[in-house]
Amino acid sequence: MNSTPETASDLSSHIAANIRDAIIKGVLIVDERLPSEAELSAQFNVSRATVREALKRLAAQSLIRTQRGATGGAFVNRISFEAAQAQQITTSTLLLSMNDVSFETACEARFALERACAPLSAARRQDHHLDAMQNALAAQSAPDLSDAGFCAADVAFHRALVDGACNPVLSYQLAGAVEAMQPLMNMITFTAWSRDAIVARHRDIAAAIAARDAGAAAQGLTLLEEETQALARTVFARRSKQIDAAR
Amino acid sequence: MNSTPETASDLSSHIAANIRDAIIKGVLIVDERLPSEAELSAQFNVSRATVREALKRLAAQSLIRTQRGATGGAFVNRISFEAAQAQQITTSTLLLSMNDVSFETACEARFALERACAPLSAARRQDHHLDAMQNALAAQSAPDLSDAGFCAADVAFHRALVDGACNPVLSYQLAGAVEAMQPLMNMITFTAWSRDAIVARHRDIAAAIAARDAGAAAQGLTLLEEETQALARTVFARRSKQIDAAR
DNA sequence: TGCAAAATTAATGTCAGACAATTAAAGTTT
DNA sequence: AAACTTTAATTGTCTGACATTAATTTTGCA
Repeated sequence: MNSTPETASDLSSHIAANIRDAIIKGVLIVDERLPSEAELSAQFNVSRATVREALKRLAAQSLIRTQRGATGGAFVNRISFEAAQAQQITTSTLLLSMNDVSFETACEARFALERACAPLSAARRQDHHLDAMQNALAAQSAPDLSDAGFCAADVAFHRALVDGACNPVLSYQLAGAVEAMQPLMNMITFTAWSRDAIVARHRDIAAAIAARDAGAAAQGLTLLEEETQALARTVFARRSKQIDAAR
Repeated sequence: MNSTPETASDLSSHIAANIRDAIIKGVLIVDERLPSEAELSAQFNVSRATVREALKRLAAQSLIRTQRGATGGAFVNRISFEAAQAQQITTSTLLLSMNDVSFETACEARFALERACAPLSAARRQDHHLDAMQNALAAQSAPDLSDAGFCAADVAFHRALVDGACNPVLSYQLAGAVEAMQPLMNMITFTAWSRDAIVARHRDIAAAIAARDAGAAAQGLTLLEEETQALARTVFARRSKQIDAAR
């Protein structure tokens, strides 16, 4: 039930945990104003500086917002999907880059999750989702596109696919998986040939979603995963061979 | 590329964003020590209190840890899967409870994601995953079990299923979806009959995973989803009828 | 010399008080 | 009634001090 262990002996951690629990348990409801910093410092019997450090911790998690002025103060924030997504992307990205997660593992997770969206997306996608996919496809086919640009368009394509499921919870959960892959994808140098192969798969997937064919969409994703994994293997193998040769 | 917009005019937000970007871009690497608070306050030309508020923001996101003493300071943290999961669960739970996400939407997302894990789990599960599932099943079958206890065992079962995929990225991503459902599930009063139905489905799923039968596992999850959705509909319908009657 | 105790030092954690900046509301003037 | 001014409440920032912690250095003594 506890959000975070937070066994730290800091006063500011303790106070932050205290307020956080009140928010989670619903003692403090959305848009409710917290006591002023002066009142909190009296309640917890600490200085205002300590209270402020606690409040900054909560603000960093988007749990509260603060406003200056006569009627200002700290208010319980309604966490938006957008803010939650942004946080999740930051955390996921760092998690992958700091923990030596293999390309293979991350890629597998991402495609497994995307396949879960495919049937829903095929059933519910709207025209603007198809448009977003086509735009991403067009961007990926542009000549003289940088690898980073190619990856960015790739992310846009897959996010449109996920959003097509019209389930905000799903979009939120997938955002981290899709976006966090980008830095790993950026490590790959895409040849013109491999780009064409990826775009061809994307075209198939987009067509399947447009045709509301869930099976074909899932199969397209499976093929794309296989090709992506194979591409990554060759790129990494060539790279390690070069390193060996340089010795 | 930006982690969070962070357009706030606070100095402490600005400084936190500055350091966060340095961590994300790899300018500051894991376990590297940041300059002391005094040095940072000189670099950014602000007071030590302001620097401290910025550091607390980063600490709240597990981006740094601090140590007291002569060789102490703030160090870039290696974000662990565990810490990231804990954060994600907090955020997901609040997101669902604060944004009137329907039971239906959350449930759909959760089962879609779990079905994505089923084939991998069937292929890779180890004995201890099966044991964990059996333990959860036994717990759910216990007489005189509270609804909360039933839900807790439910979460344990599904987490074991997900962990069976042996993909830490997948486990991390799913943790939020599975755990955040618990408060919503807790709103349901389970009859003895509905508990039996759920346990029966779980038994089927566990057997399918044990037999490495991916298709059966996925089908079991689909059936479980349908029954859960139907159960929720009847519970909520009865409840709103009672409210009408009370007028 | 060797080692334990004590002092030093450098860092974070906390406090107190002050002032600046901002904002809404109350009061005043035209 | 409208426009302006004042007031009050609150967060944002600064300064300086002291407490606490923990590694390092020095000292004292066997």
